[in-house]
Amino acid sequence: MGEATIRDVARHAQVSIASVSRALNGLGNVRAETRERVIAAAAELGYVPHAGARSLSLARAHAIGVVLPDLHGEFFSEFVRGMDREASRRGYVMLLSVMHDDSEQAAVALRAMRGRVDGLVVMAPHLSEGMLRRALPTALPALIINGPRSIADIATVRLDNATATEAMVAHLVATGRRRIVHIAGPDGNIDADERATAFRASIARHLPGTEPIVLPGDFAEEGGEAVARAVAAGEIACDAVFAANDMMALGCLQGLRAAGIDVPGQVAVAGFDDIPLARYLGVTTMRVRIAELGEEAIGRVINVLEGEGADTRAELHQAELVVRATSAG
Amino acid sequence: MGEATIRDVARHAQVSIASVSRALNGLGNVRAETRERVIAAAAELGYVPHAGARSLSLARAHAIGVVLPDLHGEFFSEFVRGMDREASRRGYVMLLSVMHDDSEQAAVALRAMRGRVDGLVVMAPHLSEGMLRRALPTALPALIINGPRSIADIATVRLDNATATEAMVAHLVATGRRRIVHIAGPDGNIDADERATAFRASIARHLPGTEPIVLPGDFAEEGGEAVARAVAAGEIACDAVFAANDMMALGCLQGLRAAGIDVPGQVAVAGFDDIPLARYLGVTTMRVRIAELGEEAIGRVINVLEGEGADTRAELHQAELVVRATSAG
DNA sequence: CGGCAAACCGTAACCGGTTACATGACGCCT
DNA sequence: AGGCGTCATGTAACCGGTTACGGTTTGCCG
Repeated sequence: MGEATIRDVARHAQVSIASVSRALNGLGNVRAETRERVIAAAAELGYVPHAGARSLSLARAHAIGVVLPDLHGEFFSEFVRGMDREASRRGYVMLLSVMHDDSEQAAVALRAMRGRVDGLVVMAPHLSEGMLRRALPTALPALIINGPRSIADIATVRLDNATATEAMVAHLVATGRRRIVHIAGPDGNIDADERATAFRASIARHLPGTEPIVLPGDFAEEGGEAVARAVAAGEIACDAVFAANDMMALGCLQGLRAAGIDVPGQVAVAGFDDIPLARYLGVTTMRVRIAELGEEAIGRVINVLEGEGADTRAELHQAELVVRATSAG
Repeated sequence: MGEATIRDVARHAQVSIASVSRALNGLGNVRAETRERVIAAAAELGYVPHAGARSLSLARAHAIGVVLPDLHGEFFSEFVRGMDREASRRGYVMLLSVMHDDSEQAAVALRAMRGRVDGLVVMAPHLSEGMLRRALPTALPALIINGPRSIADIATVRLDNATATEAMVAHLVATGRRRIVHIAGPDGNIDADERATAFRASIARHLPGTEPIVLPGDFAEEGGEAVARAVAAGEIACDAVFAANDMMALGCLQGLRAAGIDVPGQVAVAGFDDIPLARYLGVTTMRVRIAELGEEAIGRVINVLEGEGADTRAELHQAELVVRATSAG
């Protein structure tokens, strides 16, 4: 019952399997008449080459393994979409594995990919460098997204959190805000840490003498709402809230408005990521072109696969300031 | 430079490749001492079996192919998460392909999976039955999510849109709403169509004599906002809006409140899906346990793979009414 | 100590492709 | 007509595993 194999096609077209392979792969040295007979036979049998066998003999799977952490909805889907787009455009297939922040799972997931993929894209905002090095198979080109910045010999793409944070603080200060609060992301998350650090530096630069206020958060709406409650209760005096991501900014915005606080009149709100809802609700934010980031990651891996040149660049992906209603005026 | 193969391990442990295979796979007939030597050698060389070769000789790839349409963020990520969870729990890996509603792409994506996967999960809210049958490889067990309801011989999971819609209309009527507007999803989308049809039927049942009002939408916020504008402008008289998904409900809610219309005082708003933001913003909706749906899909495919029994069940996934602030009182 | 069964292990075939090399057919030239 | 080059085609080895089968060792028994 199994699908037709190359041998079936050969028998059906009365030629050898070598000729079938040559004909179907467009190798020149096949008589036109033979090629047609082979193609006809293949069509009739509904023959589709067995990718597993193919990859074994070619030592090329035409597949890229992707390991992602538990990402937020919008971010996850956009990223995967971007990767898939680039992969399928270039004739590759995508093996996806989601790890649930347990670092052991990363190793298992990567192990399972040996012999199935030609390269790897790993997003690891919480994995240590040692973990990563141990888990990554040495023979496969890999690209790390938002990994530890200490890695210098592996291709990476990271967000330029410092520049982005600086841009946002500059914007808030330029529009008259003087007491800016930052809601940080979860501890240990690289983006969160970089944004918090950059926030302190930017405040020191733009508002010297001001003590930077950084509150804990967790990248979820609840974190933003908690801050909104504190502000409404008068526990925190501020005229702007800059959350480390949009979800928290949305939560905060919602909370502030529910408490009758005017945004942006009394307090400005800004986020990070530019998820569709931020656009829709008019939240000022730093736009990260997530799909593009995914495309680029996959593209670079395929490039080293096909161009042979090793890639150890550490690219910084720039975010873009998007000013909307929550920080206008 | 390539990774160590079974032959390297065999040489290193001074045994034959057959013994290495037996030792590492836990086949009984290996002397304890030999097994240890093999395991030590494998560990020392960092040997990981080549999954491609393994799947070729076993005729088992331990991989499931997944083809999804362009889904909304929350839905997409939850669904993939659920599938991945079940797959990795059972030792499978997931090959993901996103098709951008062009039906030709579905065929290409499925073709590319031949010889890489043991089974398929296809989500096809817009593919015709003929398309599907032509594109699906006959030799692989497949499960279709939200496909055409006419398919009877292939395993399917579909949302019970009729029951869910009925529950929502019943709730709105029970809380005193009499002029209920439905915002439909995109034409040709199976869920959208089923919900619209069920809406008309439910209105006829609960409010006989009332003409059901169904407005066009596209599953995006903008659609909901457009309806809100129409309501605000007095073009539509209603006391409840039931959108075919949460994104439109959110857009509508936002638009109504921006126009100064009291929700739920003057107009109730309800959606469908229960995305996290609906929960957060307090929108009444039908909860679809998306991750569970993904788990179940993958699980059923693996079941037929391991249990041999064909699966042609057409399962209906029940949604659950979640009453929140936008329809309270 | 010889014989026999059981346990262990190695050889080789196989999974489904690709491709180096050998073979055979053909045309062309001298 | 004989020799040679060219082109089409077939044969067989290989990719990295698994496993049927047969040979060798081991242990136990009489």
